[in-house]
Amino acid sequence: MSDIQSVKRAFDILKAVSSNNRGVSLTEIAAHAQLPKSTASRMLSTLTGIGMVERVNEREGFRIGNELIAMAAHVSYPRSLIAIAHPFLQDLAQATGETLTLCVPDGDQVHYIDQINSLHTVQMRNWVGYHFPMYASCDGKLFLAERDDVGLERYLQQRLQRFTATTITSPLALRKELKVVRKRGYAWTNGEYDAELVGVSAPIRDVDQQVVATLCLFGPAFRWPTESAAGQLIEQTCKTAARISARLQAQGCPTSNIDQTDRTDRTDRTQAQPMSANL
Amino acid sequence: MSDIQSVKRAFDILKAVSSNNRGVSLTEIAAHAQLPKSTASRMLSTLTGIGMVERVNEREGFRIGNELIAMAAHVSYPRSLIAIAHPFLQDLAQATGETLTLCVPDGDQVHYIDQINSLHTVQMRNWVGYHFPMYASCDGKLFLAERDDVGLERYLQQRLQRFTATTITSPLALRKELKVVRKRGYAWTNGEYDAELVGVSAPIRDVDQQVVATLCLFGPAFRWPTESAAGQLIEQTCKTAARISARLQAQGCPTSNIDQTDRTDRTDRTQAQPMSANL
DNA sequence: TCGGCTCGTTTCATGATGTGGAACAATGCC
DNA sequence: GGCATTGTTCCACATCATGAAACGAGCCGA
Repeated sequence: MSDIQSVKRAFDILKAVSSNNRGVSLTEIAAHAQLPKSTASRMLSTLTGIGMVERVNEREGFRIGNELIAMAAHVSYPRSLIAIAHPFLQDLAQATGETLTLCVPDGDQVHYIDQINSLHTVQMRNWVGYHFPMYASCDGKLFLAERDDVGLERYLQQRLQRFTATTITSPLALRKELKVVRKRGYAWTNGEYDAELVGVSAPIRDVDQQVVATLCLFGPAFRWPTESAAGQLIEQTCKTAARISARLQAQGCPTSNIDQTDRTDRTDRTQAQPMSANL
Repeated sequence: MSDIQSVKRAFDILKAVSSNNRGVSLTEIAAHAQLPKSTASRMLSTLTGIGMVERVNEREGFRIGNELIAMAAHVSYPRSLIAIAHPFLQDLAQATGETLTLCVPDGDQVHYIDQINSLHTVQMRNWVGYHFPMYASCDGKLFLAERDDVGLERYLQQRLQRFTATTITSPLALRKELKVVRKRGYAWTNGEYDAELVGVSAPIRDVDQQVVATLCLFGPAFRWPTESAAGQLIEQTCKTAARISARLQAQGCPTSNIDQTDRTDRTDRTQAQPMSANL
């Protein structure tokens, strides 16, 4: 019930430190956490001692330490994706009042991994944890739209089962639809899986511009606008997906080779140096 | 100087929690952190309150929370790579007593991002932060060996400058050497950049099997064995690189679609479900 | 070279705050 | 049904965290 003050404060400090990974000064941290410098100093010294925080360079400030990174690195994908994306979903849910889902591809299916419900009386079911075929959802269409000809051909070997009147069941029509999706950069669904469901989804891309997840904003057909009248919702969804992408890319992923943090004085070290052993 | 007890303890708890992301019970955590259950419970309740820890499912244990993930996610690559790989470098340095470096590609150069010095009197210079041409180092040869024909041809447009007697300066010889590297799965250097330097490097691969970094074990020529006599060192280096790869892959990267943590009961949810709105 | 400035660390008296044994619920299991 | 185990809450006690103030160390401009 009653929380431990010093522990809470330690994480306030840690949050202040993580706000900038170039190094934050004690004074800034203390101000940010609203603590006296002496307390902040003691906290930082403790955190540094256990490797949760480290000094950038003698007198240059503090940043997140290796131990903390290592601890968080034990958490596997896609939990880390959810953790990063969730606050953005919340913002959009707040702004639109509609239901939102986060979705990753899983083989030839889509897999819902996060959801925020609308505040409306009529709510959408919980999708988290469930799998669905790609061709009948806006999320799935985004993933399919990224496939090359070979991959798509292989996918189209299967029979496209009909769920509702609007389900796309012909390979030709699906190819045409994917062309539209590619051109627009988002996907719309008009009750292709469930007649009552209308929504839009936008792609989330990693450093390599691969679509690693999709963000979907949707609601009941009886209340939702048509695609042509939903400009506002579509734009907001795309914008939020772009923000999440940016956030993911800022973190970087192993395929990225860009180093923006550790050495800023790269140029004058770029070429060969004399090989004298120092020390 | 004097550390804050409760803060230190909080991180002991956190470490115990992070040891397993499926959920750890209070009793286990308390035992692991060597604390009375009451104290551990209070700690966990505090940590849960601020989102650093979360309950998996009512009575199923605790795991790392979103706030912690988000905090660590602010740290950008390659710092996260260093944090993960460093303990492995330490182990190998301990076992061999030789110098170790961690290296990432940066355009057509290699970039050293971490190093552990040997315990010998004659030490190697510090490479961290410096860039070097790829064709003259074992690390670089590993990256080049992964390039396709087009990429390699483009690389070979440049003149290969001679540094020592053993530097490979002919494109033909380099192609041949890369073939050997591909075949063996590791790269050896015999003073191609500096005559005094001999070593071996092994590839670190991400989920997509891309070589994202290399691990290099090296030392002074006057003391090091020849390649044919260095089987032990080569094997240890390759093994350590493989361990780091596994660690990276366990964490996963955005291009991975595998979900091993959140839903174990995937099979029975795999196909479509009735669309009744629950709640 | 000096004095004033800012930045981080250390000291120390004070009592607020964290502590852990024990009692208490709440499940699960024989 | 009773015993074992799990997590939460209580509460008296003193340990431990606290923050104002003093201290030391650079830095800069005069």
